[in-house]
Amino acid sequence: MSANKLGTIAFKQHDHQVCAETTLKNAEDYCRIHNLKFTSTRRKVLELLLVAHRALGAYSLLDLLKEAGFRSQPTVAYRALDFLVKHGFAHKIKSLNAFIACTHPGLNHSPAFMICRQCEMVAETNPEVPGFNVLVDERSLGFKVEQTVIELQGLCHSCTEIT
Amino acid sequence: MSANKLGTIAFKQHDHQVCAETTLKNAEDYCRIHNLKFTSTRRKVLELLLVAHRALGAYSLLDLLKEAGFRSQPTVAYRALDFLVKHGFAHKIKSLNAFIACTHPGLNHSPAFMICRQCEMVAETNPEVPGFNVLVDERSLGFKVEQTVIELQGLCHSCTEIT
DNA sequence: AGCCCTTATGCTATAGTATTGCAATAGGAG
DNA sequence: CTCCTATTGCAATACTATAGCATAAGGGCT
Repeated sequence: MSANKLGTIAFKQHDHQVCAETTLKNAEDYCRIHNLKFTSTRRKVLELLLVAHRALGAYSLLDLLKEAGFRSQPTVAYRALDFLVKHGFAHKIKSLNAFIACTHPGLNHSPAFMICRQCEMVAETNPEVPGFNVLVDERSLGFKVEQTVIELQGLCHSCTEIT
Repeated sequence: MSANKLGTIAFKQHDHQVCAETTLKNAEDYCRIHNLKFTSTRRKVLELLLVAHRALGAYSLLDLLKEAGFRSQPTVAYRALDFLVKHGFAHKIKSLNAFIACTHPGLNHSPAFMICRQCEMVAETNPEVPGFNVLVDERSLGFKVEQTVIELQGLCHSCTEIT
């Protein structure tokens, strides 16, 4: 349970089960406050993403849903994922065509992801993590940025040590 | 043919045909020097991307190939695209599942793309374009970056003016 | 309660994107 | 001219995602 000396907060070891429960509770609260329906499918999908603690393809998710007794048509997963992504509980990783639970939901953010090619871990940077910064000057760029997709591929700290 | 006052180099108006021919010539030279086979399919795919001057899906490309008398199985397009991407003549835009000719091939670069949601223009930033910078400190991030996917979505200068 | 409206779900089909495997072929190196 | 490697031909299939329409569930209103 101790943190890696040089690891980011996102790569720290921790109890996924506790982490999942807390995040689910927060999501519930958020939905109650904002009048969103946190239905059982949506809850289950978020739970599966949280417990998996890595990026899952829609169809892997679908298999897990099936095992858990839910229907297994693609729309089931995609609709739930749309909801979760739209409201910031999850993100889509375009490089992987996969989805991951948001590690700090509720905050406004344009996330960046670090994707380890070896262990497949995906970590979301957050504003408190130093070492990463994107500077955009829209005026000199001549482009008004509305959304960003930033995905860094490489090796996480643990996998770098092993190699 | 004049540049927008605030536009990036990539959004400048220019003659696509000339631009395409020059780039094709350069690609030919590059392949000759590096002992790569710039076969007719590969050449045609690059040409199509250059002339289109925007991101094309693999299957759109396939239609164009067909029109040009090439076979139209997916593998034809994907193999050529793999080659072009591998050697830096084209890039894949993950946000769009589409491919675009590289606007400054040959240079080592981790490109970033600006994607206009209105006119669908895709511009590749290059080191000479000010206003965009990604700062990564691998040590404090605890992550060794090997590749980056950076795609900015929004409105290009022209489309901003119209709105 | 009963009604209306909006959102979510069930269900089927289909669209869109990409890869695998193996046989045949071509072009350069020796 | 033979060997080797990279490319192509071809067929099948895997993987990812959406469309369209009918039904149902839940919240607000009278």
